[in-house]
Amino acid sequence: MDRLPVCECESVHRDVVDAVSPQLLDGVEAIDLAALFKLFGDGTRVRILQALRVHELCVCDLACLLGMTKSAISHQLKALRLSNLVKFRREGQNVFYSLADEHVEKILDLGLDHLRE
Amino acid sequence: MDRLPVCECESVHRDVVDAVSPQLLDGVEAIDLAALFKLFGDGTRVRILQALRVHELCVCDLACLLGMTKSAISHQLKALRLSNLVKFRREGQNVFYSLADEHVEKILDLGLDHLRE
DNA sequence: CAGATAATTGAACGGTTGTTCAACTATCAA
DNA sequence: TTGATAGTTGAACAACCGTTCAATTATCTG
Repeated sequence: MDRLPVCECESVHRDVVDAVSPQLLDGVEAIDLAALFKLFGDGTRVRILQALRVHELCVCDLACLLGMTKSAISHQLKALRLSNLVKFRREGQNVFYSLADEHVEKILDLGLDHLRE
Repeated sequence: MDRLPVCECESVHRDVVDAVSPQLLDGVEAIDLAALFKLFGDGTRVRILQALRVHELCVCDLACLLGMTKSAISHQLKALRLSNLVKFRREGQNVFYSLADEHVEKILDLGLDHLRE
C-alpha cells in the first residue's frame, strides 16, 4: 500500500483529477472502511450475523446452526467482537452473542437488496 | 464450507435454534452476499469506488489519483466490473469508469457512518 | 503501414486468512 | 475437589488474494 507518486500517464485529465483528489478517502480511512467490510466478506460471518438478527445465540447454538465446530465459530466471533459488530453476555457456562447495533442490520439489508436487484 | 451435521454440544437451546434455522441464509445466498462485501473489503477498491462517486474516471486518472500502476488498477476494476459494481464506456484510447448504481454509494455511506459512530 | 499511448491479461510471488487441532480457562454440579 | 461441558486461544497448514512484471490488444496519429 505504497504512496509513491507513480504516474506513467501522459494524458491524465488534470482538471477532473484535481477536482476529485481532495474528496478521496485518505489512507487510514480507506483501510478502516475496508477492514469493516472485510468482516462482512466471509460466508461464515454473514451467516452468523444474519442468525443473530433473529435472536441472541450462544457459541454452541451457532455451531449447531451452521454445522461447524465451536472453535471455528469462536474465532469468527472474536473478529466480530473486536470490531464492535457484536456484543456478548455470559450466563453460567454460556456466552450469548447479539448484534451490536442497527448499522449491522442495515448493511446486511443493503447487500441483500443489491443481490436481489 | 461443508455442511456436515457436526454438533458436539449437549445443551443447545433447541427452541431458539429451531426458530432461527428457517431464517438462516442458505449456502449460496451467504456466499453471494459475502462475495459482494468482499469487493468493498480492500483499501484500493474502496478508494476507487469513492473516487468514482465524484466523477467518471479513466484507468489513467485512477492510477494517478491513487499513486498506483495502471495494471493494478485495471485488475481491481475488472473485479468490480464482473460483479456489476461499476460500468464503463470507451472513448478513443480511454476507458471511462463510473459507479453502476446507487446501491454502491449507499453501502459506502453506511460503512462510513459506522466508522464515524 | 509503423509508432506511440491506453488498457487488459496471465503467471508468479509474497502476504493474508479461515479452519483444524490440541491445549487451555471458566463455570457448574456432585 | 473432581469431572463434565462451554468457550477461548495459539500454532500450523492450505487456500485465497493483491501487486508486480512482461506480454498482448486496442486505438489514434502521422
